[in-house]
Parts: sequence; structure tokens; C-alpha cells
Amino acid sequence: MRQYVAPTVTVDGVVLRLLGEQLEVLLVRREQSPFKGEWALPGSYVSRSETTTQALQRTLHAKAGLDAQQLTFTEQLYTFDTPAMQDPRGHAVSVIYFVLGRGLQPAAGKGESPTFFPVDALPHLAYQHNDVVWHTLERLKGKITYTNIMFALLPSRFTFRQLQTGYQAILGRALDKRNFRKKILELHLIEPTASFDKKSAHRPARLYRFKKQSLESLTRNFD
Amino acid sequence: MRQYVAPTVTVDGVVLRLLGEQLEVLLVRREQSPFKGEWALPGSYVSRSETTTQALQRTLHAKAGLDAQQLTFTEQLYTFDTPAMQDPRGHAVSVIYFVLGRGLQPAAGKGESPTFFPVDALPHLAYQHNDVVWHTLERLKGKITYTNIMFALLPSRFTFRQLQTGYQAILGRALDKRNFRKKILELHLIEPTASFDKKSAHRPARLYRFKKQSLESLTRNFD
DNA sequence: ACAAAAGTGTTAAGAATACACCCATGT
DNA sequence: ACATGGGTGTATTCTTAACACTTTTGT
Repeated sequence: MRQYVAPTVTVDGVVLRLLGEQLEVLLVRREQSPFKGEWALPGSYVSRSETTTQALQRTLHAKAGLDAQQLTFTEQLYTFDTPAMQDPRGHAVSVIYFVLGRGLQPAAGKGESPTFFPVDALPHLAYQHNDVVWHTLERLKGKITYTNIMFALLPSRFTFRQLQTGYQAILGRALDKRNFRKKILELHLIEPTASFDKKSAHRPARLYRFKKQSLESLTRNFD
Repeated sequence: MRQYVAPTVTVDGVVLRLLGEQLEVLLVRREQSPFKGEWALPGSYVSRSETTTQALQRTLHAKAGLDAQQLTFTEQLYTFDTPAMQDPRGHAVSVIYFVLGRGLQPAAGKGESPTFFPVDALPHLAYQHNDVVWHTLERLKGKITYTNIMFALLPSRFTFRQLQTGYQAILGRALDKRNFRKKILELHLIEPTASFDKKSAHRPARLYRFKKQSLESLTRNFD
């Protein structure tokens, strides 16, 4: 049998968080060639002794201090296949993951300045990472219509306003308050808790929680 | 920097054709270990000098005599990441592609007995390939509702009956003839040609063609 | 009493579904 | 003339979208 030399395998993560009314993505400033000094998605090489998801966790921990427990959803997005001529590292196969978390904070003082940027105000990114982020956002827009994926972005208890704001941030458009409540309640995604959000100078809002803390497909679509 | 040994990279294809009222998938009988003698999706190793899509084309040509020109649609499906312990070859990263073609015929006499099997009557497959086929079919079901992907499975000119039969084979359920025509025409996916299918002992059916021979997203969903 | 956000129903338009008969051709 | 699949329209149900006021709290 012919002898094959394997391409290099790398892994990158598109890590998203919801902060206020903004959806934000984690970037690092590269300290090594290629693209030294440019912003990029966090990533690294995958060695033979680890799976791509293990390599991803190792990378997010090393570069941004994020722990696997804080990451409430991980899904493979796409695998890029860079011909040797277009990548200074030679032929590389990059497996990209889509990662969501709740209230993520990058650890200060880590080497590559891990920073969350609002998705509608990204700097220029190394590789084709601007496109990768765009595709990720499209995927999230799709998934939000037929799954309970918002559970991965919101705190465990939240108000209807927070939920609607999250949907609006992801879909990029305003939703009607009454229709939104009606639709969400019909989907039986969430349930009321006994408590209220009392931290504001107005009528307290009831807190809700997701019934399931893992991905489920809806029987009917939202929207 | 730490030294990494790259995992092995392989590529596999889920090649589908529409024959009569059946959707069929291409399988080969493995001649090498692991899983020698079992049916599996056609695949092979990817070397550093080729991309995964090039490796896929090389494989489909070598194992089943299929030519890139006959393959009307190719899309990446998923990348499996087999930890070293579960795969006799050690840690392998397998990039799986979803491939559609029109009137595909595997070349007889090629080594690994390339054979199309109806998707609802598959033998047991090596690796996790039965699951892979299942996921592929779900993907196709999804895509058929919001794209013109049927163009890749039907001949360039076809009757409404062929079109409806194709949709039914993919969706796995019967559709109402009148509603189907109405819906398809509203989507402006296809256009009538001047000719008719005269090869039958009954009223000739008008032949239609797809307006676009490349993937397009529909503005409104089918179904 | 005022400011601020919470909470609540109805109507109209559009989309999806169910359903049965006549038409054109070959044998 | 008959067998076979081709081709066509309407009525009903369900889903989506538009829209404004009252309630509850803190200051």
C-alpha cells in the first residue's frame, strides 16, 4: 500500500457569549507566526494523543482561562482544508467548533489577550475567520428556530425580557412582545419559577427557567 | 514549542442516487483490515499532497469508477474523531462528505464490489457508518425543504411525477398531488420545457427543468 | 404622582391541508 | 372502449402578524 504523510490537524473554536443586548465572540491576538499580531479565533494543533474536542478544551483553558464546565454547548461546525499553497504551515485540516457559554469572562493576564468582541464590530481576523464567524452566526440563527439552544446562553433563571433580548440579538431584529410570549409558552420550552427579579425600580419580573439543560429539537418551529 | 504528531486523516463519502422510487447509497466491501469483508462507505487516507475533496474524488474514481463530472453536488457533512483506543488504526480524523449524482452506475469489475443499496435496506456497516448514513438522510430531508437540491438527483428534464416521487422518497411519506404542484410552482424552482415524455401508454407528461443547476436557498420553505 | 418595565387578547391575513373529477394518449 | 397516468380548483383549518392599554413597583 502507498505510504501517506498525514496533513497537520488543527482545532479552532468560535466561542460566543451573550452580554447585555450583544452577542460576543472570543478572539485572541496571535503571538506566533503565521499572522503574528493579528486577531484570530483561539485554536491550536491537535496531537495524536488527544481528540479534537480535548484539544479544543485544552486551548480554551490555556488561552482564555475558560473551563469545560462553563461551556454549556459545543458542536462541530466545519472542517477547513487548506491546500499547502495557501497556508504558510503547509496542508492543514482545521476542525472548527461552535461553543456557547453563560457569563464567560476571559482570564486577564493570559498571554494572547483573550477578548470578547461584539459580533457586529469585529476587527479583521487572520485566516478566513471573519467568514467562519459569519457562518457560525447563521447556524445559530437557524438553530434558535428549531431547538432550545438559548438555554446555553442565558443564566439558569431569567426574565422574559432577557429571553426576548437574546432572541433579538441572535436574529438581528425586533420581535413583538405579546407574540413572543405566546409563541414561547406554546413551545413549552420554559417554566415559571416562584421568584421574581427585584433588582429594579419598577414592577418585578417573574423568573423562568428552561425545562431542559441539553439540546432538544422543537416539535414546532419558533418563527 | 511542543512537538505534535499529527493524527491520520481519512475521507469518506456518502454517495446517493435516486433510482425509480428508491434513494440508494453507494457501499463497498472492504478488502483490507480493519473490517475486512464488511460493507462500508467508500473512503481512503488523505495525504499531505491533496485536499480532502481531491482525495474523495480520487477514491470514488478508483473504487467505483465515478467521475467528478457526474457528481452534481458535494458538501461536507461531519468530521469524526476516533480516539486511538476505538480504532485499530490509531487516532484518525475522518472527514465525511455528502455527495449526490444523477443516474450513477458503479463501474463493474472494480475491486471492492461497489454497489448501491436502497437506504431502507442497508446491511450492517463497518465503523459507525450506519449512523452516518442516517444523519445524511436527515440532512437531505432538511435541505430539500429550503433549497433546490433536487436538481442534483433528477435528470436534466423530468416530469412532475418524477419530481414528486423524488420528494416522497426523501421525505419518506406521500404528498398530495395537487398541493405539491401548487407549492412547487409557487417556489419558481422549475420551468416547463416545450417537450413531453412520450414513452408511455397514456397521456404524455410535460417535461420540466430546474432553473438553476447549483444550490440555492428558497425564500420560502417547501412543506 | 410619576417613571419604568411587566403583563395581557383580539382581529385580520396568509398558509397549509383535504379532497374528486375530467383529459389525453396507447393498445 | 378501456386502462393509465396527467392535469386541474375550492373550501376549511391553522398559523402568523399587527396592534394598545392596564398593572406593579421604586423613587
